[in-house]
Formats: sequence, C-alpha cells, structure tokens
Amino acid sequence: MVTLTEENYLKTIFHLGQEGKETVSTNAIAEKIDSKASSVTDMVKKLADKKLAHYVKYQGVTLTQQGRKAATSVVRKHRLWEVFLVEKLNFKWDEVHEVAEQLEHIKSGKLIQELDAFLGFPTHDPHGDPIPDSEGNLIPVVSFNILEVPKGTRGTLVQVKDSSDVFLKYLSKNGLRIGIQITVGSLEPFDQSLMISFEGQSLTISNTVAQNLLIQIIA
Amino acid sequence: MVTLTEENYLKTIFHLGQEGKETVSTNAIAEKIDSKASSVTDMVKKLADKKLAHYVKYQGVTLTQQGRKAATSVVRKHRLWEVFLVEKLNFKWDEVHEVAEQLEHIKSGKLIQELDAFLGFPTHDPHGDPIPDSEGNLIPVVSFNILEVPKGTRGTLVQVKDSSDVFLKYLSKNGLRIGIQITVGSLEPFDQSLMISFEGQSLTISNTVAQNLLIQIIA
DNA sequence: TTTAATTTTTAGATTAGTCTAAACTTTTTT
DNA sequence: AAAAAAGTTTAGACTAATCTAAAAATTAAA
Repeated sequence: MVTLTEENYLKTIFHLGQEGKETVSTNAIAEKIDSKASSVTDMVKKLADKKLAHYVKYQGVTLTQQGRKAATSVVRKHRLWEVFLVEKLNFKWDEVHEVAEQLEHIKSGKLIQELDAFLGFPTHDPHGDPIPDSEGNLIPVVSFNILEVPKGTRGTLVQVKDSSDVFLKYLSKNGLRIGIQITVGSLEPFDQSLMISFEGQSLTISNTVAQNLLIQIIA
Repeated sequence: MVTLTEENYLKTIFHLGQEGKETVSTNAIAEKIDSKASSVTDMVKKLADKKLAHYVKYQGVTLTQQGRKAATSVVRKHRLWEVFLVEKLNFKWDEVHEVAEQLEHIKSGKLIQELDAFLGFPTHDPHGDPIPDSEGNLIPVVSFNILEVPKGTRGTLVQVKDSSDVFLKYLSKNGLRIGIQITVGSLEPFDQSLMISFEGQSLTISNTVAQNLLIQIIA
C-alpha cells in the first residue's frame, strides 16, 4: 500500500529526476512540495524501506523500478484526468491542476482503463505533456531550441538550458515557466531578438535568452 | 475546512439519521464505519466543536444545519460519480461503491457542477437512490411495503421495519441488505409467502419477513 | 587545505486519527 | 429497586506526517 503522501513524493522525485540529473536532492524535493528538508529526509527513508527508492545519506534519492512504476502511474492518472476535465467538463487548461492533483490519487485499475478508453486513448494532456502508458512508458520529449523552429510553431516550454539564479529570476519575472505554451513569432534581423507569445501576451526576448529555451512541438 | 475523515463521519451520521430515529448512537456509527466507539466519541466531539453536530454525552448525535449541508454535499458527489461510472465508464452497479467512496471527497465546486450537467442532471443514482440538489434537498423517498405492490414491480430495499437482532441476522444470512434491487414475484395463496428475486437469485420469504421490507419503486 | 557556507540529518515535539483497557452511565432484567 | 448487561466515555498509548532547532556532513571559498 502506497499512501497519498508517498505518491506525492514519488511523483515529485520522478519529475525532478526528469528535469535534470539522475539523483534528486533533499532540498529540491522540499522546495517543490513546500515542506522542510527534515520532513523529506524522513519520508525518503520510508520510501527506501518500502523498496520504492534508493537512498544514500547526503547523496540524494533515485527511484527503484517499483518506485518509478508507482510514480508514472500517478502521472498517467493526473494527465488523463486533465484531458477529461478540459474535453468533457469545460475546464480551462489553467483550471485543471488543483483538481487533477486530487483525482490522481483515486485507486482503481478499472477506472483508469475505462477513462482512457472513454477519452479515446489520448497521448498528451492539455499542456502538451505526454501521458505514460499503463506500463509506465513515456514517449520521450523531443525538444527543439526555440530559434531552430519556423515562425508560427507552437510548443510547450519543456526545458531551460541555463539554470543560473539570474536567468530563472528573469524567466519568472516575465511569466515564463516550464509547461507554458509558446507560439514562436518573428526574428528581428537587426539584433536576432525573437518575438514570442504565450498566455495571451506578446514578449520580445533577446537572442541570448532564446538560446536557452527548449520547446516541445505540439502536433 | 472539513477533513476527509470528518466527511465520512458526517455522511454516516446522515445516513443513520435517515434510516431510523433522529439521534444517532456512538455504537451505530462505530459499527457502520468499522471502528471503535472510543474513536467515534473523539470525532463526534470534534464535529461538535466545529458546529457540525449537536452532541450530548451519552445521548447521541444529530447534525447541525451546517453539518447536514456538508453531509448531503458528500452524498450528492457520491451519487453523481456513481452515475458517471455506470453510464460513461461501463461499471456494473455493484462495482461502483468503492470508487465512489474515494471520488466523493474531491473538492471542487466547478467539478461537480460540470459533472452534473455532463450527466444531464440525473435525479437518481444507479441503485435508485435520490441525488441531493446543490442545496442539500433530497426528494423524499416514498417507500411501499413489498406486499402492497403488484407482481413484477422492481424497487430498491430502503428500510426494514423490525430492527431486532434475529431479523437483521436473517437478512444478512440471505443476502438482503439496504440498497439492493428487488423484483417482486408471486404470492403463494396457501401461506402468503412471497417470491422475490435480487442479484440474480430467487428467494421465497415468509409473510412475516415480507411485512418488514420496504422498497422504493424504481421509475 | 583549512575555513566558511550550504546542505542534510537527527532529536524531540506536535497534530489527526486511531486503539485498548478501565471507568462511568444508562438501560434492561430479575 | 437492586443487580446485571449494554453502551459510552476517559485516559493513555500508538502511527503517519509534519515541524523547529541543533548537530553533522558535504561543498565552496579563501
């Protein structure tokens, strides 16, 4: 039996593991789930006891096969529910998250199988993120630099190359964050700056900034 | 904020309050939720502190207006989800309960409004139980004695008059319990015994037993 | 490469919900 | 109406998940 809280930790470790190097730090988890490092340490030990994670003191965490399976199962449920909310219940793409966070913990194999079929076996959620299959396989995210795609391309911001503090501060100040949908605009010939639009607004970013933004093209 | 556990208590108190006299006993609650009387006492105090229940030591519990509102909201969600599972996801009527028990705690006003509309504003769940409206109003259950309805009538077992131990034991031994769907069969002229069928089986019950079974007719 | 800063862990408390066992009320029986 | 039975509450303990504050380990800096 995996508790709701454990599922949230597994999901978080999985996501942090995706977005960077293999092993995930205690602090990174604490920040993501808005708790304290000491709480994370305790939970991570518990996950290791249950064979859901590999954990070496001071060295960070990775998921075991079993842990990864549990994590992707939660992600699968989350994303399927998001599709349901948007396509069947008239939710806006930015209203789904909170509810999906709750729905992702409902335990029933039949429920998720039938929901998947009911939705027509979708492959991506409303944010453009891939939905893991029932085995936990994820279609790998194929990302492109925002400068190498043609004008008019729409994509989801999936990665930023530079992870310096100033850069991340710049991004957040301008509303740019992982997961948003960006439409690529025109490139200014004079200084190679790029016009992009997202969430109903337009923004001109410098070539330096643009070099650091990776998007996943939405089919 | 009402916790998940509190919601389960409120729902249980509401149901027990329906099926009999006004005030609900500690033991009745404990039995229904499969816990101990001492746990119930603690929780009931908490509900009283939160103005969700009226509680007098040794005298049982009733819900306040606020508590009733919270309880019916949970019941509403439970029954709407049951309709969804049966009508959209191919669940059998006897497979829905466990999943609905989880789904009923999802917190989102928009979710339940939209779900209601998506399902076409159903008035009854797959077991024939009425779905409370968003104000907590329930269409009162109009029940009939199983002997006073014509042969072939189908209904949900909603109440038993006798609540003696032997009678309840008899019912459970024969698979008869609140909520099951019964089809009324023929009355034996010799001893007034009645043939009924439910859950794919047939059963002949004595006139005495029949006098104690109340069904709600399914439209 | 020793010191300083950062990160992580441990120790000890806290809260929600539960339990057992004992004490106390209420109800039923004699 | 007293004794027995049944039902309910209290007291104290336990688990899961969290926190603060202090100690320990790792990493970065001088």
